[in-house]
Amino acid sequence: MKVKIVDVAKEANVSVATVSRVVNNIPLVNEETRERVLAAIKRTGYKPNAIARSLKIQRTNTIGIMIPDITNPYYTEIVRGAEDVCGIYNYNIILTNTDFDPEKERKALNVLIEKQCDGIIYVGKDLSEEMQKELIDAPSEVVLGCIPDNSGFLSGVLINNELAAYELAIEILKMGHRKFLLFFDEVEEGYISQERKKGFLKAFKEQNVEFDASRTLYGKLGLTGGYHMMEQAINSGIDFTCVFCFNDQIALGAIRYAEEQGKKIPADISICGFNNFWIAEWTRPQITTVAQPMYDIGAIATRMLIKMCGKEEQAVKNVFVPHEVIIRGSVAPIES
Amino acid sequence: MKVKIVDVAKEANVSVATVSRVVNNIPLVNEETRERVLAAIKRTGYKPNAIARSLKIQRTNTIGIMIPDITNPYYTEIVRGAEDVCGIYNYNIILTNTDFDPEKERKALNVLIEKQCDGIIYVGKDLSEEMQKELIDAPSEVVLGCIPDNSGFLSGVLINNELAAYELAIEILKMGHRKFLLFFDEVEEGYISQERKKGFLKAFKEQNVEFDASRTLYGKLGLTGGYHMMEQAINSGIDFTCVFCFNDQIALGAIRYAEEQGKKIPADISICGFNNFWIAEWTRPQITTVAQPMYDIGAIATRMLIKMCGKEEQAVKNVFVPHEVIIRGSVAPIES
DNA sequence: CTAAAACAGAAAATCGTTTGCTTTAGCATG
DNA sequence: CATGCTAAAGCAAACGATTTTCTGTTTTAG
Repeated sequence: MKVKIVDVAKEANVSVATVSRVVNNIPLVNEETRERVLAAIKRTGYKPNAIARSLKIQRTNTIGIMIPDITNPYYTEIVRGAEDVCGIYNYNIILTNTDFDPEKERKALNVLIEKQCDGIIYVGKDLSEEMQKELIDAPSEVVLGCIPDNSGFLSGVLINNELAAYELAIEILKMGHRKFLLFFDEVEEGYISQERKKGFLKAFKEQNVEFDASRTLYGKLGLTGGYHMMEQAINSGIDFTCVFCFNDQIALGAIRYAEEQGKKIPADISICGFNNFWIAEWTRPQITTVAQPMYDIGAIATRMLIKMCGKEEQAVKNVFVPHEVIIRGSVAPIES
Repeated sequence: MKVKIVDVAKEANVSVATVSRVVNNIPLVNEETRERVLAAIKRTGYKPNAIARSLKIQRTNTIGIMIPDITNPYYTEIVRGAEDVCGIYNYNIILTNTDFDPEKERKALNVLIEKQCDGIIYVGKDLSEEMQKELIDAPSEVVLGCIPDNSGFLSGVLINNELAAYELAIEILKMGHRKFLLFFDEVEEGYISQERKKGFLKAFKEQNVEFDASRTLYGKLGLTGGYHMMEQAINSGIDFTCVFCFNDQIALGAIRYAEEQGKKIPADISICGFNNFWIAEWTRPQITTVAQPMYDIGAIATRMLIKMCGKEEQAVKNVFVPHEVIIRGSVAPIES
């Protein structure tokens, strides 16, 4: 049988209250008694039951993370950041994968609420209206990762995607490129896609670069997606010297197909990724990209969340973390 | 205020017992009453408190995963496999990163036990005696990932590392290579390292290949580790035509350094990895490696665990899952 | 030397469920 | 008519902690 607090109390000849005080380091207990209790705990091998404790104190020291897919290195980093901060404050993480599936999201949120998570981190590329409503109504504190709150009721931690895309484009334009393609996420209307596109278009407009809808290709995220988009691009016969990809995996897939077709990267085609997934500097060519501090996003979101779970009311707000444009070998200036 | 079961009971004019029965789909309740209760639940927005429920029924439907580092794609896959199976059986996952640190491991295990996880999956490259003892004594069910149980009290899901290494070596030997180097994990005495080394040595011995201790280099896992080990190897002036790396990241780092020194891979040096991390087929050259079904290891371990949490006593045992040697461009036959 | 303060520890209520045991009521049976 | 049976629903005792309140014992001050 599992040993519980009364067993320890009997063993030490004190009441359960006293044992509880010792366990929770509350003063008001005689040193000699404390010793006796500690000895009894050691002897019996008592481990407090966190479930019972949580029921009583109405706190679980658990935060739930809703993330599209832990398998995506981009999201993995966020989780690691969150977990590390949790470790510091004695919290734990319940992980759920949502695969961008609204049904899975609803279910996951429900479970996290029922399991009484003190806080919830929602990570995604977008936030549907229904989900937003559910998150606002949730009894737990909520922080969004990678997307902003626009309701005034939640908080978000993210980079400025529009600015990041703009700055990347400007760098590339400086190199003389004028004919661009965008390899984007299937989910066109997603928040992140929209922002990035705005940034690219702003830069194009400023530099009088022609760009129309036919120059954006949509496909699956991931290497295969990038591979196929490049296939489509080359086969379509459209003229381009540089491609902006939604992420580094797509860029890598695109590079692969282009090279298979005998194109030289970056001599014939320049390619940019996004996110600075760690592999980006170990490929050949290395990938030009925009670094997002994923680890920090997870860490900061968690820190905010834990603070919100504490006493004081915390102001809700969007926190923008810095990005960084990283020029590497996958782009080259246009010879003129 | 959060709505609880008594509120629903009042709203529906029934006892809490009846509400509980409706919520848990227990028959014995009149259809008309059930309707009324369901309506009351909807009206009040009642969500059962899983913590209270767990305390009462002594089950949390939660399993804990202890994993070295979620950031390592190898381990990530395991978690995803576990999470997917959990979804099917209405379980959730508490994730902990242990970084191969015994202290973190102890702490994590303790928390998982205190939070009353029904089961625990321990993933690592090795199992210290103390940890083994703690796991055996744990009140939760335990399954090991990637390492076997040798106590008879636990279960494990893993590949046969010795055989895998042996088969890989045999393939390479067939190509005429005779001068090998091993790039291994710093933690020499780890179970997995030992097994793999046994496999390689067995193959070498069978084919009368000379091999001594000086031909194994130890370094950090990861790309940088591989990079430095290759640096060391080349600078040492030792003669070799093929390197077996402990994992694909090391192989990738090694390739990078070799190429920077003007070596052609695989023409000058053949390099093998291990694990078939997904990037392995997207690099140039693609990496010869041994595929471990990481996702399946997580999924199978979880399935076993959940079964063990059920009624019947489950036999403990080690389950060996199939591996696959994958020959790719990073190795080439020796010209003779 | 006594009253009051300070302190240790015990008792008991509570957190939100589940569930074994009753109760109730309607109906059939001997 | 008393009894038994069954279905439906309620009562109340857990589950294992925390914490408020209360009690009894020492100090301490006047």
